[in-house]
Amino acid sequence: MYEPYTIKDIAKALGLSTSTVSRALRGSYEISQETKKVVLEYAEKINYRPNPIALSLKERRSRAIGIVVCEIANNFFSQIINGIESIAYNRGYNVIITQSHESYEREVVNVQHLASRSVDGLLVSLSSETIDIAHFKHLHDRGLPIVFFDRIPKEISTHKVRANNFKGAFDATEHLILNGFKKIAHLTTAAHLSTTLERLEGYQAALQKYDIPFRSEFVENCHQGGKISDDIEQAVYRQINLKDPATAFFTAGDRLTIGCMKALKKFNISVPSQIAIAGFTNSDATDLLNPSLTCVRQPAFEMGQIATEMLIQILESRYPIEDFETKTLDTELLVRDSTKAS
Amino acid sequence: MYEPYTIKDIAKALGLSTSTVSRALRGSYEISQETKKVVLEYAEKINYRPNPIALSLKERRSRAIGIVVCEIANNFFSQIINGIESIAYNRGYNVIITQSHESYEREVVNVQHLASRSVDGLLVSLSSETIDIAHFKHLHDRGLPIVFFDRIPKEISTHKVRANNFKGAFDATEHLILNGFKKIAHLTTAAHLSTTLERLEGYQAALQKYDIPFRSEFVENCHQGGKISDDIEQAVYRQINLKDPATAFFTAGDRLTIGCMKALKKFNISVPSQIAIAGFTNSDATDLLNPSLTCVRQPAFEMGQIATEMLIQILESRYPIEDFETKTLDTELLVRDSTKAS
DNA sequence: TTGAAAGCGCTAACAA
DNA sequence: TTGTTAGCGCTTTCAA
Repeated sequence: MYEPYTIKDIAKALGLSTSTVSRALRGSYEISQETKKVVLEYAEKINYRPNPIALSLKERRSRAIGIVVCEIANNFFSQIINGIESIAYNRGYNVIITQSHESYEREVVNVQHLASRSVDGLLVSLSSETIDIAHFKHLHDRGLPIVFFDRIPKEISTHKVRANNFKGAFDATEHLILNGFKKIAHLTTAAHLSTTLERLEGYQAALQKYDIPFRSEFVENCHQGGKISDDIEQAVYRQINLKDPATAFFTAGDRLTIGCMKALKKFNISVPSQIAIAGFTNSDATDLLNPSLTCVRQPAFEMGQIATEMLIQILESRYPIEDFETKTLDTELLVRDSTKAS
Repeated sequence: MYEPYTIKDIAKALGLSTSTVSRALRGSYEISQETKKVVLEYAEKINYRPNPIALSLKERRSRAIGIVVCEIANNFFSQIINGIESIAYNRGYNVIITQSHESYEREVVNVQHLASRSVDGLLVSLSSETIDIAHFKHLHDRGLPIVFFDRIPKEISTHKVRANNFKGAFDATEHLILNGFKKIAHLTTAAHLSTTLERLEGYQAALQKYDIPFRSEFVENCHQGGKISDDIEQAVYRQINLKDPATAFFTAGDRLTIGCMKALKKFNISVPSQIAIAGFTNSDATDLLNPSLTCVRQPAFEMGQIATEMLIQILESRYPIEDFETKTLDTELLVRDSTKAS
């Protein structure tokens, strides 16, 4: 059984009281230099570490931040987590990562678990199944700081960070249009997500700018965000079998974009000569794909950093924060071969 | 300030003692059905959750498992983490993920932090910089359960899981040889890692089987595991400028494989006509690459699951475990175009 | 069947 | 300058 050293062990070994040891370790003034030195040296010798659990109980905070994302095996989210970690680490916070796997129920369980003071605050991107956000609302109303990123809810007033989904979608769509693709299908995620909505609007705005009528049969919602590759395949299948099918796809998510390319390959549709593709993805190998992929890249790392800074600002603020802000970060359009005019 | 409900709140509200409430919540026998019912109903109503921190302090365990990996923005490791999570979640354990970013120093800090009883056990894959494993040894000797996976140390006797790196490397190399590539360079990670060693041996064994002399100038060690793309580029550059250069590369890691393809593309070397590639990677888009990539795939998800089961077995065993086991999981060779005979 | 009290590791107010 | 004690939330003896 693993038994770490406690302050008591030090006290006993040196014939001091626990409070004296505690003071020495915390560098208090009201203690003799000598005692301090002895304690510190002994603590160093046995490699003493304070028990963070006891500390948390005492301080009523854990210096831990909970993360709720749909999944980490996804470039976008793992880059975000790296951003979160880079800040949290420097500010002395631990990070607990949980995945909802796009399940509402799992999200609720994770959040409940993270709350109950095992974390000081939450960084959240909603699952694609989540419509009711009461589980966040309750905690937030009772004072648990939450910062939302990427898939953000309207109903809770707090700090939020997102990419400029509207502009990202607009740019990609416009790029397709300018390359001669007028019939553009839009593969996207669950309709109620903020990202889905904003990207749809960007897509529609670009169509409108070039007087291209919006066709609702061109919009495919893969509810699991493309986690289930069957969903994507079926969506692609429906699209290529329309009477007047699209000549280009604009895909609105990491998994969707790659999944869509896989499906097209499976159906023996050549890209871009038969169907062009541009899509949101943070994959680091888009230039190695066949064809290389035109994509909208989100500043994921930075998004994680900003969300974390915002959360820590709330956590360490002495006064309740009233003025909340929603930051919007620019995306980048990387033009490659998958959207080449034929 | 976020203040969760405590057992005290319930006791006060119902005019009971905290111990009675505690007993009711824990379903103890020595309590009247009526009191139990009242307490449970009230707890339900206010959505009471026990404070896990206090519980940990009391029970001297946290039901949390610490993970130490080099990075999560890597398909192999994020799949492993998914496997870990899938088991941990069902067994009621939380998971705390930390990244060493291939830095020894960072690994030490993370491990120190995770220890001190904030976790019950550790799941570890070593950083590429780690040679001295005293930080694990100390904790392990004092009784902290640790299970190593992937990059495992020899010096600590505990459960371990790894892929069959020898056979994976052997298969890939043999496949190259059988396709007519006799001059095979080997791009790999830091020389002291177990994975590096085992893969090197597999590579050498395949060469030997076909009477191909081993040439040491064909082995390139990228010490950061290819985290720094310059390292890979330089390695590739050295290789293609050898007097008698290789006609194929066998790459021994997720980042190395993709990085190597990028470097070859940058240097305008066509794959596989000028240089063939086969490598270890768990990327999910290898069939979409240009050319599609012949790769050795590790059962990452399963590796995470097994490591977690092993750890929980230690955690929940009533007796100290003496018989430790090292499980070796088979890899899979996926043959694609990047190794096509010309 | 219930309550009071001790204790998990640590800090801080109070005493000496 | 140091020691004693109470308390953070919870469980668990021991008493009642």
